[in-house]
Amino acid sequence: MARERRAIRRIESAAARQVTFSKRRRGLFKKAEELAVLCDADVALIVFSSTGKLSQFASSSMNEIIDKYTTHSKNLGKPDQQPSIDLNLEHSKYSSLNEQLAEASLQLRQMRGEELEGLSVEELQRMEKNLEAGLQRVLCTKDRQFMEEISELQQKVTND
Amino acid sequence: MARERRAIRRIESAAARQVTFSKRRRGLFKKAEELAVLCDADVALIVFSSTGKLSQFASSSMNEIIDKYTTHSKNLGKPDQQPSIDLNLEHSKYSSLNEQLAEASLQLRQMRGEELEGLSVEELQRMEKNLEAGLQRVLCTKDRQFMEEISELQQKVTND
DNA sequence: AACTATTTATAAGA
DNA sequence: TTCTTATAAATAGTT
Repeated sequence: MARERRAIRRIESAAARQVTFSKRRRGLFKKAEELAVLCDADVALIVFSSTGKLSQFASSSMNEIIDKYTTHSKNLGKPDQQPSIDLNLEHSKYSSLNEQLAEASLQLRQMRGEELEGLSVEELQRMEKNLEAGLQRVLCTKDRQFMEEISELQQKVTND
Repeated sequence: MARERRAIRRIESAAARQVTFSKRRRGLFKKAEELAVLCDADVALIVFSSTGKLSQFASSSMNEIIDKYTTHSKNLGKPDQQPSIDLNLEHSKYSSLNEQLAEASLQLRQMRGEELEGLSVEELQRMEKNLEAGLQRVLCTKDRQFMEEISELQQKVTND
């Protein structure tokens, strides 16, 4: 779009990447808002920079849109991805790892009691057993550790 | 941006609105993907058309980004949130993904009561609380689910 | 941050 | 929805 065409792949220079990020993020947010206003659409945009900084836009309330999204996806199983975009997304290289990570984090959230809606009674029972077993082991370890720390302290006192 | 400049306000004609929506949505998704790739950013975009149709784009996984977003926002309000695995895909390098996966699976194993040796009493106590909270939620969900299944069965019996 | 030559997006029309 | 094309807007490289 400018002096020269730029290939769409990761910009190696951190400085250049940061500059482009600023410029394009601005443009993207502007376009998101315009789409929402012009077409009466509900739009949510979340961007984490490579340094972890969050920027967001929501035409209504972010939480509302996320809620609506989650219910929607649940109903349709896997929501349809934007096909034209998925084609040349190079993250397919990482998709397997991404899936594993997503699976792991889902399991973690479920162990914390979140996102349990879809599970059957049997699965929930299994989780219950796992959690109880884990809890027992954590308790044992904690007690042992606690005793150790106590005895270390006592030794110190004795040595003084 | 074309034959004529168009004011950014809601397009009254439903037909024209739909046409503009198609065109601009396409452009927006393209830009979102480009930002993600060029700048190594983690981008999530959710769009509901005025007729309620969902389109989405996520540079990694939508659930992960939403998760990250919620934690991020929660951190501003609630200080003591579960140290939920940092699913930072911003440095989306293979090795970084591997590390995150390793971290996630370590947390999972620890919640199951394995590999607790290195943890302090404080960390163990935190885990204990998390496990108990998770267990409570699983129990509640299980009971609810169980009641539902029972009542479904009863209905079937009644209908026979 | 500002400038500007180019590329890209898109409004209107078909 | 897709294509065409004139024009507006975004932006890459430079200062």
